[in-house]
Amino acid sequence: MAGFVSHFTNRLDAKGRVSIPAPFRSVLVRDGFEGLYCIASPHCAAVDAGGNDLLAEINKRSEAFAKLSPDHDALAIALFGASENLRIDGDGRMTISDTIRDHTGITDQVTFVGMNYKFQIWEPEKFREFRAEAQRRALAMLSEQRSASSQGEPV
Amino acid sequence: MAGFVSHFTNRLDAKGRVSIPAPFRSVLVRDGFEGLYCIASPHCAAVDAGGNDLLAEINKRSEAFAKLSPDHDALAIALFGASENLRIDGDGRMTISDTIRDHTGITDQVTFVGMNYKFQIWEPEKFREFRAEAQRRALAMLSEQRSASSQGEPV
DNA sequence: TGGGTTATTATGGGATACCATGGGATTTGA
DNA sequence: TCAAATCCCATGGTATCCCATAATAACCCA
Repeated sequence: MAGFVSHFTNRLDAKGRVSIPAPFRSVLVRDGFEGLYCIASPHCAAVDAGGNDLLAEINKRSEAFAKLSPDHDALAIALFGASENLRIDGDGRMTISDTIRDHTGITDQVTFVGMNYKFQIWEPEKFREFRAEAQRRALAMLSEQRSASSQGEPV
Repeated sequence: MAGFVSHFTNRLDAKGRVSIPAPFRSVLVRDGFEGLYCIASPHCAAVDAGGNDLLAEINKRSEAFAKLSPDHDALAIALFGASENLRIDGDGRMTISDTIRDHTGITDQVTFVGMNYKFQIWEPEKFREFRAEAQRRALAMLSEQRSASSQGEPV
């Protein structure tokens, strides 16, 4: 199934609302999740967002440990305590909560980045930096692969 | 289905009451439990709270030991002796008992932390400290999971 | 192909409902 | 009988609903 692809930047209004890109909305409708499941990424200044697919992924992670154990508690606090179940209004908008603001540095604009089974929410400038860095790393990895394969097996 | 998610901090009033976050209340309604089941966490300065889902987990724990055995009795006392069945008033508030005060150090504010099948009740400052530690542990646990699984998915 | 028409989308703002909180009044229980 | 718990109502702030509008994209028919 086609998931979240491409990226969009929309403006926040005076009430802290922002339109979720229409293509993303139709994916969410197909997914069937009521609202929008959001979780602060532990790796970067972005928020992961999605529906049942994302939630299933998170549940899978936490189910690896027995409930009521210290390990499970720690993981549950890091995962579910950092999550939010946002609502989408009749016009396809979400409200950026203070939690998301703090974690992303969003002020007046939001960049939505499709990542197939989920999408990410970024402060536009931070996303540009992150993408530049990611591309730099990807290039380095590729050239490393190429030099390794030149003296050995094909990739 | 999404359970208790996100975290909220509310004020205690002069009578020792505090509003249970509305999203948590609607989860409790779905769960069908009358009131709020509370039990002091053995791992940390927090109180576990929830409905039938939490109660089921605790029962599962104690049933792992044969009934009438000394182990079972000890566990039953530890689990059920330390628990309370609080009631929720018409406005969705609970009263913080002295037992909970002693165990958590709560004075004038309460942080509610969603953990899917249950939520925890914390003194706000203690929660911040614990969460920082929990995030470190969770990151380590998650990266271990990912390297263990044959093909890691992108996060 | 092209020009006009209709849908869709992002954004703005007013009105309303909900929620956290405070406090008085009433009941319960020791 | 007194204190504590419970019920009930009031209120300010916030989030949600609903409708309007401009810009863009899709469509249709000649």
